[in-house]
Amino acid sequence: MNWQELFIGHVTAGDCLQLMRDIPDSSIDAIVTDPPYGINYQSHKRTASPMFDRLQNDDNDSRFETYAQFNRLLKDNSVAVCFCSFKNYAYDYIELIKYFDIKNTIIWHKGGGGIGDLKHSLVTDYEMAIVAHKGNCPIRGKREGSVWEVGKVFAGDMVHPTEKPTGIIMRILEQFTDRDALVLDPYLGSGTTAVACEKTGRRWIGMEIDEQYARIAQEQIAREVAQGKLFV
Amino acid sequence: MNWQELFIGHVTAGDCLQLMRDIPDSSIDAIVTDPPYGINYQSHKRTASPMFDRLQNDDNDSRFETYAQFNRLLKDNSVAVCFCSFKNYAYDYIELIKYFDIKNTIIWHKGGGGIGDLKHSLVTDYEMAIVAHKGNCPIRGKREGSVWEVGKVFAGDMVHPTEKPTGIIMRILEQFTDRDALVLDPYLGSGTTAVACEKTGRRWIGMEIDEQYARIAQEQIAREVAQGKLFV
DNA sequence: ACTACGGTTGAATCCTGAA
DNA sequence: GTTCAGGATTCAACCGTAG
Repeated sequence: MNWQELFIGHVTAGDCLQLMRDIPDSSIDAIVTDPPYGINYQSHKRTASPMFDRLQNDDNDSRFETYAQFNRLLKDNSVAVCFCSFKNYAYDYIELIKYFDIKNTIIWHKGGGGIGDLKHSLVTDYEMAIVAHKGNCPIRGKREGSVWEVGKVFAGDMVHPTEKPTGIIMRILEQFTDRDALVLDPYLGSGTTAVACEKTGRRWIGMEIDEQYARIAQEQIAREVAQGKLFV
Repeated sequence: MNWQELFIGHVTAGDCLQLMRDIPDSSIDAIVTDPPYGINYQSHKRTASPMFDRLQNDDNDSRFETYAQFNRLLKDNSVAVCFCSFKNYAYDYIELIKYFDIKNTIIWHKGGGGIGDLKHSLVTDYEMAIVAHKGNCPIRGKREGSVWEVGKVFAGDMVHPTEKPTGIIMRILEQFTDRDALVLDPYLGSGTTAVACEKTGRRWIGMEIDEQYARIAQEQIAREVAQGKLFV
């Protein structure tokens, strides 16, 4: 079985750093991912029984090792888009700039209230996404601004503690990839990147270290595919 | 003449790194500044006769040396707010985090078009402002988000190539300082910080290495003070 | 009060040629 | 080889005016 049959269109449970070894050089059209931020995040901290456990590999900076692989996997003139917070941005930027040309940082203005230090800090109601170019990846849509207003996923609908809305991933895919492009997300989580690929006609490879989330991702994708087929 | 008589309410022309030596420890309530980004920026490059010359000290990273002094000058429980671009942010953050607790990064969404790499990059229509705390500086206004929509200064009204709107500086002052606070801007430029202080009842110290801009700043402040008095 | 239209501009980047 | 300076590029958002 070759790597394409093995990976494309499947959620593979496992450590992405190991799995990526089985993908040859210059074979991926884009990487879109939301790695663990290395902050050992515990969602719903105030709640007696938090809805989600802590994330695997969120207590270290192992994402930097994978960034070093991104350059090898990507084709020329393509991008890696990596989400991060304003507290991580500096470290992710300095790691990515070793291998890539960073042409933009998208500000995802998600709005809504916010927790944190109520007396001494403003609400951090945005996240950032570094657009790291290998070569010169052209934008496909019209040239737009870098501050994107997209509402966050309603907490009651969340199946993953750091879930991104499908819409913002679709917008990234439509700006930086063509139809049928092969998109990798090594930190798939609940499968948003794969769902966004299905919705926009891209092929995808998903990796997720947590078997429980890998299963949830598969369910989410299956649901999307089923829904999609209803309308064919 | 003591340092207060020397500096407060005056624009001092000179190198801030030298001038700051004459200000004692823990005597400043806030620093709000927009340092040269180290990019040797030339505004209106397409124009036959650009309106502004290049900025002094914009061809190096001397701002980092001044950041090291900020901690000494600030009182406990106060902030330094430093503007930067998404390309500088990582380096400014890593410098400031040595001395400060960074609790927020404000996104100034300024809107407008944008030049640059039209085919491969989105429009960068925002700048960032790092809010670096010495201790715990309380917010004074209501707790708001971090993405601030403020229009930029109309090009025809600009007296400095990287001029910030007075409104955004006022908003920073009102969030992080009390009335009568003493505010330092070591890179005063055309005097926006001082004007914002006058408008909001803060005392100020302004330093500017370029004598021409120091003079322009004085004019801008004088105009504001005169206008203010008309309405008393 | 609104919309429509024309003119202006941008903390840029690419490319080329000179030094 | 490398660095630096100057010219060309290009479009969405904004302002000001007119209707």
